[in-house]
Amino acid sequence: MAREKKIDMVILGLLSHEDLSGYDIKKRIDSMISFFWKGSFGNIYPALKDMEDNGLVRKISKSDSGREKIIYKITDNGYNSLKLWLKNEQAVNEIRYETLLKLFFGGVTDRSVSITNIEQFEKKVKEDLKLLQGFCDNLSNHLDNDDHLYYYLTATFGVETYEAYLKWCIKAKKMLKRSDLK
Amino acid sequence: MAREKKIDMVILGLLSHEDLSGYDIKKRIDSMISFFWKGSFGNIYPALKDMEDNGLVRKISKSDSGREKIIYKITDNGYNSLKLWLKNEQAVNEIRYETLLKLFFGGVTDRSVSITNIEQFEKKVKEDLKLLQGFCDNLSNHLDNDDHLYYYLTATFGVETYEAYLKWCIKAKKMLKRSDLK
DNA sequence: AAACAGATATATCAAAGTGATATATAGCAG
DNA sequence: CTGCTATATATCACTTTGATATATCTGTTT
Repeated sequence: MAREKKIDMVILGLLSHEDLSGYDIKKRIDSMISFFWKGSFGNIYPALKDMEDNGLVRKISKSDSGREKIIYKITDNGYNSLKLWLKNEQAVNEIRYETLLKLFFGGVTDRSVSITNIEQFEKKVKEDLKLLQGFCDNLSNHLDNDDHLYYYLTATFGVETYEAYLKWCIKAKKMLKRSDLK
Repeated sequence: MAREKKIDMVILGLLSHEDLSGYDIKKRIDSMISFFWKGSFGNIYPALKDMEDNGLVRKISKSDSGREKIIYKITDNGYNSLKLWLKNEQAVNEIRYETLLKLFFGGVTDRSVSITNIEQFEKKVKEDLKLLQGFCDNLSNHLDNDDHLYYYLTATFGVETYEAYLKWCIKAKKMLKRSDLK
């Protein structure tokens, strides 16, 4: 995870659409991109400070109410930095599936344990698929808007891979239940 | 990433099959499970030390040659710890796809940039799919062996999701090239 | 109007994982 | 005998995670 601080690009990307506070950024990440990227207060707030020091974002004091709230705006430098990252063709894509890890070592215990783990995975995937399906349905009527198009493309990625997961779950459970492989 | 040290379970899982050194463990991870889980010397070696202190593994001095090499063996405690983790139904499954992140923010530049990024992704997926397909072909003749069965199941997961990725790539590129959505 | 719950908001920290680098030896090819 | 690659362990700075601390604002109940 070391070397390139990706959270910076997430923040700049979100700020390229609208001015936001750290808390707002966390909410956007959770609701829109969490199925393929995560963020936490622990890296968002420090990143905002660093980027302010480096001139990629700037504070716009918005203390309308007495309530503490720091809104950030992207600068031209920040915008250039974002575009540079987008044009760089290298990209790190990785999955980290504990369910597969458990399955890989499934020989250590009974097959029933692996089957239960797959069923648990299947349940979660079905729930998430329903959510993503909902996003797609809503977005598909507004694809003339470019932002909606890009959102839609990432959501369909989720839908298609989750559907593939469910097909695999059925096959995998079937194989584990076959007595001739016991 | 804090809280539950998953690398411990990876190591115990591998040691449940055979005695290994830290270096061996790294090689096994890279060649067999790297498409859904990673490991590095930076966490393998410290984990082995910690687990030795906690009695989950033990050193078996194997200085056959003058060459320094520390081979570890799993203990009964380690075995129990592994089985406990397998039976725990909670599992963290997450993807982290920089390509999707770039696509999500694609509106910031030209569509050609997003298309290039998808093509780059597609190329990598095709290469990896070929490797996984090879594993599956080799393993499918030995499914009577339980260890091969579990290996096969994880490999087919990879094959099926990668195939879904490729289908999505074609669709996504097509949508980005449609002039009426421009 | 007091009490409470829950959402908003920033900040910080220990722990886990990454990727690079340092160091040294073994084996093999030219 | 020189250089290259693989083996082998170790360490470090940096990024991310997940939890916790602290405080305020808002709406609801009593």
